[in-house]
Amino acid sequence: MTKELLYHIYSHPLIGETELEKIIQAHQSISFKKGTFILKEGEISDGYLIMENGLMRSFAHNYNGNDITTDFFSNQEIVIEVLSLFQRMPAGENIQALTDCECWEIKFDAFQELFHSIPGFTEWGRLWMTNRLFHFKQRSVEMVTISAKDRYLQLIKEKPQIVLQSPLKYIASYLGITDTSFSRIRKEVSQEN
Amino acid sequence: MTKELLYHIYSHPLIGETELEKIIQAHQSISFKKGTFILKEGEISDGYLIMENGLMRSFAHNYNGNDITTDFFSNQEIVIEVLSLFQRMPAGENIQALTDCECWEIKFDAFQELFHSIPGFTEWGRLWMTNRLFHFKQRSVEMVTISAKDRYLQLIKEKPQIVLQSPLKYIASYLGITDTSFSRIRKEVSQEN
DNA sequence: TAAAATTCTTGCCATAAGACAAGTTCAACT
DNA sequence: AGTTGAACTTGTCTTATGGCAAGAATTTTA
Repeated sequence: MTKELLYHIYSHPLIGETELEKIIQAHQSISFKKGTFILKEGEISDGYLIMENGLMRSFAHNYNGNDITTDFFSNQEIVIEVLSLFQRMPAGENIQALTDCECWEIKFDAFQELFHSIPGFTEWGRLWMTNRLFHFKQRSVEMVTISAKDRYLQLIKEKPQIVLQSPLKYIASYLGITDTSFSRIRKEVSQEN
Repeated sequence: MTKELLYHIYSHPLIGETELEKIIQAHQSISFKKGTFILKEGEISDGYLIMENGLMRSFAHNYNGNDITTDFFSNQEIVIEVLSLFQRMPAGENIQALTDCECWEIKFDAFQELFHSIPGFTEWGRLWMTNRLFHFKQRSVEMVTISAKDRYLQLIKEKPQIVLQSPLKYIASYLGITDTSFSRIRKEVSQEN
């Protein structure tokens, strides 16, 4: 496994070549077996991952103890629990590998040092945060303005890997519906084609 | 109007006294009449506000043109369209004053200079982003796991100013329901007390 | 202060999604 | 390979919320 993906992830107009090398060298290859927990509720996150290959999900528990998938992480995405990592507080969520995964890992201390010493990396970080913020803001609107069926169709279009690799019940809770309703929606969709 | 609020907003263990002064001096007092648009869809945001007194809302348009309130900004909160400000792109949302408002404004260029020259301010910014990210992530989950009525009760508890100062239809769309349903929920809630 | 416009409420009926329970299929583990 | 348990589907009924339209209340404007 080469570090090619990392060059892609961290490419940014304000990050020069030497700096980019420095950032990339702070990453180590690491892999996880299907089912492994990368982070458990209550632990303090100590770094983040970049997914080379595989699928993970994050999930929390709602007031009656049901587990709710809050996000999926697939190829080329950053696997992170922002609040726990940056505020050094116990995680409110779990992160779990849904398939065998190959990743690149960077530890908090190394990240922190680079973040504060490379201005372009600070910008890169803020850019990433900005995009995530937008994503979740949009999601919070769409969860009520779009029907569950349309959210499912949108997921199929935007992240087909998830629909192919994840157990359905996790997708259901990610879409904000029960697995029963999801099963009916899937039936309906399949009959339309 | 003194700058006391600003000392509170920007207080952070890694921001020293001199630096704090520098940050605060970059802010100017500004006020808006009820109804004013602070930002319109398509414009590029050029700074952000800190609300001393008043209420604003941000809103977008969904696929059939209805306006959807995505957020409220009340006292001591930061009024900002993150994506437009930091990515220098046309805003996807509008921001509008719902009451007369007194604010502090800081322009993008001044912010940017401080953000990159004061490490504690960089941390402060990341901290703020982290909190916002958490807020929207949580909101996206709650929009489907909690009933509209409970979301309303939660809003009353957490941000009573909004319920007191905003037209009901804006609250309805913020809660993700029609004004018709909201009216019924309000009736129900009032009859319980 | 009257008229107009907007906001809010209410009634009636439609629909999406949930709750619960019984099957069925699939995967994991001796 | 057979057993156990988990994941998924289906049926029936209930419930929360939406759509539309009419009316009441409030705010804005002339």
